[in-house]
Amino acid sequence: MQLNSPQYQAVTAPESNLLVIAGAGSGKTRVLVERMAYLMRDQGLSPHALMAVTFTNKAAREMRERLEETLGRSLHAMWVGTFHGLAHRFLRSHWRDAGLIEQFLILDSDDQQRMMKRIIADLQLDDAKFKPRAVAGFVNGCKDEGQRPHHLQTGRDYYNDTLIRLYAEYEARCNAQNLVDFGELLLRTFETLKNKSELLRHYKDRFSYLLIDEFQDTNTIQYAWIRLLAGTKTRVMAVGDDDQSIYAWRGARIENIHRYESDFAPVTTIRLEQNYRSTDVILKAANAVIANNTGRLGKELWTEQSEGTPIQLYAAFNEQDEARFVANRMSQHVDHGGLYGEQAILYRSNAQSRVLEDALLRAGIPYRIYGGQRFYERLEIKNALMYLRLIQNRFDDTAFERIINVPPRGIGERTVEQMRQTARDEGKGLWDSALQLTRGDGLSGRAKTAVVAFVDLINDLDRKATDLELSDLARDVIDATGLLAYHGSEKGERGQARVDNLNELVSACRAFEPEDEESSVLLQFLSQASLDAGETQADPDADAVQLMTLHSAKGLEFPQVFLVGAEEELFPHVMSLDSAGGLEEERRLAYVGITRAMQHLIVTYAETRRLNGRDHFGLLSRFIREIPADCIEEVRLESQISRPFVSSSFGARPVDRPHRHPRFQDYDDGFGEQTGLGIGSRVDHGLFGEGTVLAFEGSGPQMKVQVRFDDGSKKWLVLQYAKLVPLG
DNA sequence: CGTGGTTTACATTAG
DNA sequence: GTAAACCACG
Repeated sequence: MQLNSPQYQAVTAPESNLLVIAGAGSGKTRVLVERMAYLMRDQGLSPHALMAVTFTNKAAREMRERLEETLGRSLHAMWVGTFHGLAHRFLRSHWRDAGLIEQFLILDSDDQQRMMKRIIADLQLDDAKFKPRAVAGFVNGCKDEGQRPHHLQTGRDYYNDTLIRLYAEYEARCNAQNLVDFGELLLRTFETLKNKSELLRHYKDRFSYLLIDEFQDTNTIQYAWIRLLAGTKTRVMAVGDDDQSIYAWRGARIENIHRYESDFAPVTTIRLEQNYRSTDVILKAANAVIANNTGRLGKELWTEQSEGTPIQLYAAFNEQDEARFVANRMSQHVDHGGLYGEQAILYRSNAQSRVLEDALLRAGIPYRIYGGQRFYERLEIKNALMYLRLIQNRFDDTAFERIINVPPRGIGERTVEQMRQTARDEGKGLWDSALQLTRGDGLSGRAKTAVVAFVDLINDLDRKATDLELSDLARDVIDATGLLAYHGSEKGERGQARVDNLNELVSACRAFEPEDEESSVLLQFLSQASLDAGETQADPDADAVQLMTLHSAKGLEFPQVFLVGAEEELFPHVMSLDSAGGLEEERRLAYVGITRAMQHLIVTYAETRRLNGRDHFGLLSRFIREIPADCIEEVRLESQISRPFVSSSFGARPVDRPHRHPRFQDYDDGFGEQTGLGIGSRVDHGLFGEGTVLAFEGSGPQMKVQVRFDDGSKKWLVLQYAKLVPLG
């Protein structure tokens, strides 16, 4: 396919910094790849002189593959990756300049919170006032902004001062334990480049071109990084779309796009607004939704494609019904000659995947889940990894604490506390403290034996580690530590699942290909496990439907997309409702979701959904209500006419509804008015007492209503006879 | 003192 | 629904 005019302009632009405002589906990745190919092929730049940054591993992989395909050569040594991946690569090569120890490991957010919790306890602070999660968030926020504890202003109030104190203590412990968290990867890289002028010069000389994808998602420190590296000689191509900025919650600064135009002046700005992905209906819907946001750079996607089929909207009873509906439709697509792989289910939060998975399994549909409970974050895998970490780095107290008594080996809280005390008194790590305690007589006989056994276990494994294949070491670890037996004995299917996962870990070790010969394979594997979610577990070539969050769907496209859980409080998520900014970010997420679809978009929502163990009565998401009525078609299943009471979902909030859907309006004025009842209404029944309306069925005089009474019983009642009295 | 069973608090999005 | 916190027991 030929490049269109702005695409061609972007690919072949002469020496100047570029800003490409690229709408969804406008061929952005293609432009990036073609631009790189152009620079190498026509301008004679070496792959060595380019650096390309993306935000997800998936996107980085795809970019590298497409580039290799275009150029017909391997680009192994080229710097293509995520900010975090490249920072990690930098720190591995320059650990000395960065003030690190060669063996440093990466601390993920789970470990980070664990450590913070420990610190809060050690400093005898109230963990209700200083929630580990929130404090970790504070630290991450500071690092995103490039702030160390000493940059922060103290003396304002106790809370703030304590946060800073916690940050400082956290930093001290990370250093002592040779651990680097995600934010630290970026900040440390930035500081090292800034402070070591010869290093900076080296990289500035090396790179003559920087390409940054998803520029709207860069945070302060990433932006500073680019500025530093670019200097005056290096050219930069920034590609982004302000309407797809969905990472403000982790420090992304949408303003970076605006700042770029002045900081990197002169900048040539190119807009890609022609969409090659979606049908006209889908684009119309997306444009209408995003138009409700304020302060946009302004951009309207258009296409030459035909209108296409309307967006379908299905109102499900509950999440099971929703999942079944989706599974059915997916099967139908395949029955009609389509592929599983052409379809994706997108949801707001990972927790939604469970029910969907269930339905797909039942329907015999092959699927693949991205993200979510990441492979390397599963409890049993984490345990195994922690053993490997301790073998690699004896200073890793976080790993030590996690596995010291997993599986139970007779080292209880009391003994561990003794180790912590010794560690504090002597200013050393838990491992050294344990060693010291086994030599003295501070421990009881039983505890001492157990600690000695643990120390020997780790040392033995370490000794063997040097001449074992990684996978054999992993096998050894899960066997010798008793982890496999321990998790295997967990009751129910869970035990088997955990054993399977542990075996899967051994396979992952076997399949692992180290990048370089320099550092140990174990070290490389552990780093990769922290940076990569382990999404490669399933066979990527298999024809399977894909499940993922809206966030991880960015940059992807599918002929048929199911956008599920389109309910208020789920999407937009409750947590984002209290701020205008939060809501607009959710809307951009909706925009991202809608624009993933090429041919067919199917939106579903559930009238009842179990959320956090409670029944939740959802209203249709405002984002779907913002779609023009003529783009949407409601789906009704022939077999059941289940929802005469759309009023409960559509009509309850007439406010902020820019586009009122005529059909929805009908329902408002229909049955809802007559009975005054809707899903979730409280009612009183003469015999059964008070209850909550769960569902309706049928219409007219035959209409039945399902009520769950407060004694827990559920009953279907014919409305006409039941004499329900609405309450409240 | 350590272990196992039981209760209770807690829940986005991601590298 | 899960994992940490809690509590009674050996």
